[in-house]
Amino acid sequence: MILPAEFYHRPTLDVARELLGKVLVYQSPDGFASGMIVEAEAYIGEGDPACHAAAGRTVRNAPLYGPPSLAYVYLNYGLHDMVNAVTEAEGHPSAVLIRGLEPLEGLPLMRRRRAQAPWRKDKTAVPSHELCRGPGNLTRAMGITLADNLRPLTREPLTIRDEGLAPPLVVWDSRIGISVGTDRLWRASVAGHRAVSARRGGSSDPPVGRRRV
DNA sequence: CGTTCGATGCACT
DNA sequence: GTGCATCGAACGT
Repeated sequence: MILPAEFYHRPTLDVARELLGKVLVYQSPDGFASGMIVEAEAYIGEGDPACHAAAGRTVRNAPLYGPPSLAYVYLNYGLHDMVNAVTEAEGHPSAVLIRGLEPLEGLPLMRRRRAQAPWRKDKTAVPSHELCRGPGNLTRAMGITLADNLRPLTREPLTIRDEGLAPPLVVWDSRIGISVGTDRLWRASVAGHRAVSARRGGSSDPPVGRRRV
């Protein structure tokens, strides 16, 4: 079942947590791909210094002020398209950034798209758990671009679905790649999952229990 | 293992 | 002109 708009019309932290284990699906012109969300960050309102809306409404961040369930896609560092799900009531600028997926369908297509990245010099095959690890990597693998900005996530071709997967064990940490608002633990991820970027807790993996919710 | 640093486009001041 | 919600190559240890 496709998540309805009401799913996004809630506190952003609740949406971020519950998006873990849901499935991002994109039927693009060149093929079908999907993956389970394993990492997501909340950006909440003009009072959140790391939110794009921190300095008020602009042309670029206008989607954040729109109705919940819209996709907000923007270009970062001139290279990477990032995809967010707009949350909360219209006029309350907030969203959840999708940062990691476990690939489910369309892996050959994902591999092809990743290999096409002009800056990728290493032509060896990308391991499946790295195809959609990191926000820039997952949009590249899924084929999501700026052209998908403002698409409703409640309709084809770009949707997020509840496929009945078990709710995962969630850990909360500081958001990544920002210099302000790092005190807020607004990054939710599936404990110990390989497709989660910058996993905490040293070198290896055992799902060391951090901060449960 | 670790860290540094260049690439690259555009909204915003 | 500045500064990014990044990535991965290159180099040091």
